[in-house]
Order: sequence, then C-alpha cells, then structure tokens
Amino acid sequence: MIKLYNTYTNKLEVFKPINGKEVKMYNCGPTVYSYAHIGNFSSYLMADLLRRYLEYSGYKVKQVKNITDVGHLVADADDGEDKMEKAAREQKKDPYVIARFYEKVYIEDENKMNILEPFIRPRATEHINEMIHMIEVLMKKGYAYETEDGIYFDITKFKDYGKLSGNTLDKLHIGARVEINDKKKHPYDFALWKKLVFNNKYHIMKWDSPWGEGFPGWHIECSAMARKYLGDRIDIHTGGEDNIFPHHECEIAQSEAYSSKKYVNFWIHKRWFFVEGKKMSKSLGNIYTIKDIEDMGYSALDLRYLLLSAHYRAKLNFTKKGLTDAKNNRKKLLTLINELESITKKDTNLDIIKTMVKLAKKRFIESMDNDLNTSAALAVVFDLAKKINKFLKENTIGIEGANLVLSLIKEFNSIFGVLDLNKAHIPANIILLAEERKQSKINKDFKQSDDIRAQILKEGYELRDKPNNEYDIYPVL
RNA sequence: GGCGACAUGGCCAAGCGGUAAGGCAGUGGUUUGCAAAACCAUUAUUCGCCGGUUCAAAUCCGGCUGUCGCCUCCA
Repeated sequence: MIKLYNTYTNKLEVFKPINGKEVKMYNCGPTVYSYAHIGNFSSYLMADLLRRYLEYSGYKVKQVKNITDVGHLVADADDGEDKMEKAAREQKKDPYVIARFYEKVYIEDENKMNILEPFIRPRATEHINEMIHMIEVLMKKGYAYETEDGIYFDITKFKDYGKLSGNTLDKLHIGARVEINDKKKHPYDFALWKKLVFNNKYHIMKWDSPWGEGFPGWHIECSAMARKYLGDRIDIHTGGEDNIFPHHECEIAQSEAYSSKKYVNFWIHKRWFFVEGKKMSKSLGNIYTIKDIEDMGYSALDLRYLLLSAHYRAKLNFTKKGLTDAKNNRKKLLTLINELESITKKDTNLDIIKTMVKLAKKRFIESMDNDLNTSAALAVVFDLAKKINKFLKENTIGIEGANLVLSLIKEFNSIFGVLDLNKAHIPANIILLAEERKQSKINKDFKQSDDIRAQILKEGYELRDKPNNEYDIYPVL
C-alpha cells in the first residue's frame, strides 16, 4: 500500500490509480533555453524514483515528460520576454537551434544520472494545434476571452481556482495591485495565446491561429500534451515546488474547464534544496550543472545518491562533503557486492541470513511505501550490509546466502539506480601491473610494490590486498 | 500581509505515543610490510522555545521563534 503526499489535499493519501494497475504520470520537464542544473534534475529524479518504485510495486507506468521549447515567459504569466527568445537574442542564434542544443545536453545528462527514458518527451512547439484546440473550446465555453494582445483565461469563471496553492480569489485580492495598463479582466487572468503585437511584435517562434499569428502561453502546453498522451484524467503530476503557483494552478483551471473532469488525482512536488547552506542563485554563482559536478571529481551517480538520500519533501543541504559521503556509500555497497560474488564455499548460517534478508526486504518496502522514505530505506540497506560484512569477516556466509543478499541489493538498486552493476572491464595492462606488484611483494620489494600501486591508482584503479598476496582491483568511482 | 513546508549529535538523515535507526567525519583497537577494505569499541539523558494532554511525547494539542518556497509588497 503506497502512500503519497498530495499537495492538492495537503495530506498523505493511499495511492490508487484511476484504472487498475495502470498509472498515468506527467512530469513537468525542462525549459531548454540553458543548461539544466542540479535543482532541475532533483525534480526529474524524484519522478524517476516514483516511476521505478511504482513499477517495482507491480504498476505499469505511462510517463510523459515535456520539453518546453517556447512560451515560458521570464516574468509573470503574461508579461516579460519569452525565455527562449531571450536566449536567442543574447546568443544571437535561432531559438530552435538553441532549444535543440540544450535539449540534447539535457537528455545526455539524464542518461548519466541513470534517469529512465519516459514513454515520450513531447515538445511544446510540436503541439501547437492541440493547444489551439483547447483554447478554442475554452473560448466557446466562456472560460477565455480575447484582448488586443492575446487570449486570456478568466479565472473568476473557474470556481476551484486556488485550490492547489491556497491562492484563492479572495486571498489574491489582498494587497493586490490592480493592473490598469492592460485589458485583462482580472490581474491574475493568464495568457493562453499571445499575439504578435507590442513587445512581442518580432517574436521569432510564431504560428497561425484563429486569432492571427502568435505563440502559446506557458501553461497551456502541459495541459494540451498531458491530454494528448494521457487523456483528460491523469493519476500523478509532478514538478518542483515552485511550479505549484502559478503553473500547476493554471493547468488545473484550463484542463478542468476544458473537460469538466478532475484533471489530476495526485500532485507531487519536489522541495528545493540549499547549496552549502544558501539558496541556489545566479548572483551567488552556485548553480551547478552535471558537468560542474563531474569537474569537481564526482560522478552523476554520486549526485544521484546524494539527492536521493534525503526525503523529497525535506530540505536537503547540498554540499561537497555530501557528495564525498555519497561516493563512499556507493563504494561501500560495491565492495560488498564484489566480496559476495567471490564466495564459493558452502553455507553454515543459511537460516539466519534468510531471515535477515526477508526482514530487510520487508522494512525496505515499508519505508518506500511511506511516501518514498528514501532515508529510511537506505538505512535498511546499510543495516543489512553491516551484518553481512560481519559474516564475511567471520567467514560464515556461503554461496547460497551470498546470492540471497546479492539479489536483494540488486532489487534495491533497480529502484535507487545508484550502482553501476555492469562488471567493470579491467584493462590488460592494469592486470599486468597488478601481477608485477604481486611478484615485488613476494620478493619483499615494498618500494617497487608501492610505486606500482600508485601507478595503478593513477590509471583509475584501486588495488586492495587480500591474504596470501591475492588482491582485488576496483575502478575508482 | 496571504498560502504552504521544514526545525533531531561535528555534517547528512530516520523516527508517526512506549523510552533516540543508518551513513560520513573523529578517536582508540584488531588485521596489514605499509595502505585500502572490513570488524570491534567510542561520540545526543536529548530532539528550536514555552505551556497542555497522558502512566508514558522528538512523536498528540495550543502558543511562540527561526529557516525556506510561492503570492503580495517594495524597487
């Protein structure tokens, strides 16, 4: 029984899909006007974890993750410049070229982070017709109106506006400055379609519409694409906590006004984190990309581990030390796996190990069922690791027990995805060096032995001695 | 001003009414030619503060404080 915290009700709720074991999930994806940063990835990572865990729990997940390549305005819902156009102007390039470039890097980064490929990654610019269709219906139903610069959604017509964020109409009035310089009926009415007039006269990305040439508002793309691939009603919609208002609030308004059905059952939002105790911001220069993390000497999987080590609704403090811890933890598990895989002896303790593995699995599932409590789940894994290491030390675990533990760790990894379990291929020259060192050791030439070990480390491999001059070779993570 | 979230050891982080998980770092020890890995021991009488409920509260209730996000305000 999986329980998830639903932002819509502010409660922990038992998850139940609309349709049997089928889960329809929509993730708010990136706006590809620049490199995605670790904050963006933490949100996609949460979605990936949720998808993996749902699949592990027997659900079939249809995951849609959009690519926003137009229409995301830099200021509020209907003012300011389009992010894509701004980047294009600044970099003096075609906005499409920019969008495709950053999209490519973004997908490469997701692969590095072991984020699974969704069912589809629809692009906003390729779904303009679907958006226009929705806007037309909203016009017909009286939820939208036309002004000289665009089509707007009339929030006073949608009674549930504000239900997600708490920013209901009466609350929005408090202290609200009334916009008199535009033709909107209510200051919080948001753009569905923008015409090529005034500031937007020279917008490069533009399409024909019943209201003349123009481009879509930011919010409508998600409603239109979610509807196209998942239907009017979806089970789970995710995003960063900053998306709650206005983006998701507006999505609900558009989609429910259009279909007259409940749009989303579960709204799941990823909490932001700090970087070294501070808010991640351009002015502080602490916005990291995957490349930055790699340049610091860590892998995307170290980052993945760190971001998953805290609960998704808790505020993590992202630090360099945290990355080091993550790396060490991953190493610890890989070492254990390696040791277990080299066991050949028969079991003497099988019953105890069976019980331990069974209990660990039960606790692991209980933790994850409880709103994806990853910290608790990791604790279960390390608790087991500690106990098994003790058996290894005492040489009281055999091949059957080892396999039980291994398969549980692999199950765990199918959800967390933090370990690369493909046996690393150790190059021949490294093995040669290791053998050479073994001889030096036997000859008690420790100077040479240490030199060779340093040489191997320099080439990216770690040599660990075992009894009788035997050794293990580990790739440096 | 509005809505919401969070506050646990040096750091990260569990805990969901029964007397503080786990990881990292530190210290001492075992092992090792030396390392690394692993193991053993050790590190919160205490969970932001103040009240209340209870035989029993980090856990429930009320109030306060702090931090953060969004909105607003201000520019």
